[in-house]
Amino acid sequence: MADPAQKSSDEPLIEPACAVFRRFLKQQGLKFTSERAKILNAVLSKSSVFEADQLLTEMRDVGHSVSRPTIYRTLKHLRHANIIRQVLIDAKQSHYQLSIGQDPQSYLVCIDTNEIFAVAAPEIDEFTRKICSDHGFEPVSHRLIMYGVSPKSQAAEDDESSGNEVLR
Amino acid sequence: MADPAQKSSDEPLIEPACAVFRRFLKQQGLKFTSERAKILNAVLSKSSVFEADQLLTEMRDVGHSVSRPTIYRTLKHLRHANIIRQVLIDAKQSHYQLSIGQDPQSYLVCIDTNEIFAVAAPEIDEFTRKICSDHGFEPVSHRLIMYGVSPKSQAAEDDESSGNEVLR
DNA sequence: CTTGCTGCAAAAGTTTTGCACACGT
DNA sequence: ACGTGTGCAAAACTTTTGCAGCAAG
Repeated sequence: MADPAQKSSDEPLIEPACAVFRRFLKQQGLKFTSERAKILNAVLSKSSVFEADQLLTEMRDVGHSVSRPTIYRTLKHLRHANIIRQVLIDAKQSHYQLSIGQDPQSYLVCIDTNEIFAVAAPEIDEFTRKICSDHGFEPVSHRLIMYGVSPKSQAAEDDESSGNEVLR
Repeated sequence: MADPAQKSSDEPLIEPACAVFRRFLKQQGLKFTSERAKILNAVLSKSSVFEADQLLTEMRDVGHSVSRPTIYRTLKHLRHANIIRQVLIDAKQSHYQLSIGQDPQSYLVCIDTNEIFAVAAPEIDEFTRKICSDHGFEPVSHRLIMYGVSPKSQAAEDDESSGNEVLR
């Protein structure tokens, strides 16, 4: 967490991310439009994992009108700019996570409620490096997803088993 | 050719898996049909990760005609019977992996070729248990996906960057 | 002014479902 | 015989794409 000037751990570096994105776009010959700015801001406001459609709904609720295609196109650019990453927790649709501030890359998923919690698991890093080198791989990134029963669901365990599809 | 009491480590326990599936189906009031048997056998022949459509194609090539809906319906039952599990490596479609013989639950994905290698990483187990308990979760299962560059791709690194979409 | 961007509508892709008929128990 | 399974066709769903007008550099 070596930041150039100041380290606010609550506000997730809004200015830098915007600068990173603008630099990336310019370098690719792409344009920084108001839609892209609004989507980036919406993304920066997410503290945990989010879905494309969720983003669209929330932006429209706030009065920002963006089309679904533009959301997807911008998410793709944000991925290539290494500002967000895809998470793949659910087979139904993609999830995304901000990756520019901190990058947990580890997730706890409750198999009852489908809630997703990003958690820190720094020890995993060295293990993945070791495994990669054992197999001759050059490590790039990794993702650890753990499925289990959240404390809340353990408490409500005697209720009807909450008709949710169990994902494993 | 399979005698009741013999353990070959190459053949991945065909009889047991079939028995497990039949027991599961009976217990659920479901039926063991020839299609389900054929799909189970096709699944048991897969040594690594596979896709639903791949399974369909391979079965048809061998002369077994099954419909796509039946494949999906049967895969769902196999999941609930804990014979296979979903892997979620690619946003495009689901991947599945046999989980009844051995369960690696760790994967090396080459970001150039998209090849997927299942690898053993037993040390991860105790870490995930620790992380779960740190957060009050009751651990159920987990999955570790590592992205990197395979030895083969590192060798061919100077070629054109193989127009593949990089998944992260 | 040139080039890329947006929104609409529609396409593409995987996965699911309704229904009539067939099969396992 | 009963109830469940199968295949077909079509729906549902997320994500992508073609195109005409619009906006950023």
